[in-house]
Amino acid sequence: MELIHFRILLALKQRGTLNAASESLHVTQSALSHQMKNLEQRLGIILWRKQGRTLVLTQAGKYLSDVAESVIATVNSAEQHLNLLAAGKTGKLTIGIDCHACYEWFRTILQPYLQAWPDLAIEVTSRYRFNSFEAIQQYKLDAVLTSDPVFNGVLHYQPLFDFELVLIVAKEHRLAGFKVIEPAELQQETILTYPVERERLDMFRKVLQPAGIEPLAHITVEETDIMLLLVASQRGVCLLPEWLLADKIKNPDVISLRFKDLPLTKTMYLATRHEDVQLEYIQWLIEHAQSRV
Amino acid sequence: MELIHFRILLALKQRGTLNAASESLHVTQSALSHQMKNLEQRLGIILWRKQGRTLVLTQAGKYLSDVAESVIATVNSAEQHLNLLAAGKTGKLTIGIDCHACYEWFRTILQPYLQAWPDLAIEVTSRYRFNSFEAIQQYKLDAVLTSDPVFNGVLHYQPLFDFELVLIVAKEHRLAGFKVIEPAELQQETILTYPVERERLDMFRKVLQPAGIEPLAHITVEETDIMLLLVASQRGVCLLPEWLLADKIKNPDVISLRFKDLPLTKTMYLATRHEDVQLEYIQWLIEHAQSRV
DNA sequence: AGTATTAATGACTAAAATTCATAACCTAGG
DNA sequence: CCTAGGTTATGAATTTTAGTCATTAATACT
Repeated sequence: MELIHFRILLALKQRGTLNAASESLHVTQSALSHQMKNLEQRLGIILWRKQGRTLVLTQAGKYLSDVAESVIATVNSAEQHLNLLAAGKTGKLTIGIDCHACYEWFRTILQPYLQAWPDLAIEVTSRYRFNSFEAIQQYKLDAVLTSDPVFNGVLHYQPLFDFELVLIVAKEHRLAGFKVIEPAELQQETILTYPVERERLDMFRKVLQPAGIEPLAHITVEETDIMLLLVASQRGVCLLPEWLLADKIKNPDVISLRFKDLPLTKTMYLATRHEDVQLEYIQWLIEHAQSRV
Repeated sequence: MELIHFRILLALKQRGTLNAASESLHVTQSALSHQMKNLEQRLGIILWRKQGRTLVLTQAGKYLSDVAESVIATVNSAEQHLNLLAAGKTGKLTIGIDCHACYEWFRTILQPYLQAWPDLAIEVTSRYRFNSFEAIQQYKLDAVLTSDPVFNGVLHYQPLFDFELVLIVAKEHRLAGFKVIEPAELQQETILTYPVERERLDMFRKVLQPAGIEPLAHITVEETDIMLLLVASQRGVCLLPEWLLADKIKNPDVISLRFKDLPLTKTMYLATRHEDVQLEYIQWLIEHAQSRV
């Protein structure tokens, strides 16, 4: 059984005669007759009978017509959907979030994004955090928000915006008065970070380790809100993007500091497959990310 | 888009590699590759990508695979159903009832019939009562219970059983004592019949009109139970199959009479298309009808 | 009765799918 | 590091399939 048979049965149902059906399908009536005859022989069952000069569907024919209607509808809708996919009008965007801070930023843009692309199925996941590179190639992810790019040509990294990492301390903290500080000051501090290996934490990678400093203690915290709360109550200090603090004005009990001669400037990237860069809903993300910060 | 593409995507999903899929489909791997390439070009969208030595479905490919799964499942189940239909193991039997009495008889056999053929969709209708002949030819009906056959070779008429029409009167009726009666006696009676034209009523066609008699009154009644009730309370007399009375022993207040020299013997037929006579569920009906009466 | 319309059929042709042979590439294992 | 074995892609040749054309047969309609 092939789609052509379903198409014929459907056209016959809609148009009444095989002649009319052949017109719909842009072939001769003869072709339809041959095709169905062939199917009947293979199935060993009669689908219609010539009654006078019109066709009457048998029970089996009626049944198959009904199946045809649903199958062809499914196929047509799939074809339509593929056209939209090809045109980038719709799709599914599974976006991976590589770091906690990225997630914080993405939250600020998610609402307008959902509104702008009502037909786009958006899925956000941190599942592939440490192998998002492979996940994109295997189409398990479509995009990744990251500030630690791996430029090797396999993926497209689109810079979204630059930001600075700042040290967050409580207002009453002993360092709060300083304009700039030295990494060495952190030796007596408890460091708060997200629960990630040290090699992936800028606090260790770029601040403490280069200065050869081991802090007093290292405590991991899942949630940014809680981290800020702990900082405010003098339980430790942490390194966060400055814009994150701007958003969290509900926390007036902390301030930010910069390190002397240590520019902690990073760039947020959106990583995608090269083929997807031009998709409209990817471009939207890029443009709005750039204009927003 | 054709079923072959769905079949390929499904086989690929199930077997993992195109080589394995080609084995499932009993063609070469080359054929699958060509087919899908062709589809991709026509759709203008890529469905998979070669990653290392294995294939990775793109978003569109994943989507189409899912569609494939459901479409192929539908088609397979349709094919299976058609096989059962061809073998007469299942089907839909729309049975037309030509006369009220036929309906009464059919009710007695319906219950065991439903039990014997749990997968057969049985529909009973009186919609085509006066053109069941055409309805069968147009596959709107599959069988008709009738005691007024039209033997012209177009339909197959299977005799089920013979029965006699008897006059039903109240026990206290003035005719109740008679062994046999003359049609002329009915001149003073009210005649009860189903609401059908006189030409189709045996009471008029075979009893009254041949004797040239017009009864006192003619009242039509829809329901057999009510008709018997009216007879019992002396509101009239009626002509019914004798077996119908046997079933209605709840009505002990009526008795049956026969006409002198007027054998009102009829035969109940099951009319079908010639091609359907051998269907198992039709044969069941025939056999059980014959053994039952 | 004659004409127009319907579907079926058989021979022929055009188109499409499949195979074969091979290239290009990748992975795993000595 | 290179080879053996496995993957998909590709181009040309071949086979298969589908479609057309011309015609028949049956049947409505006028």
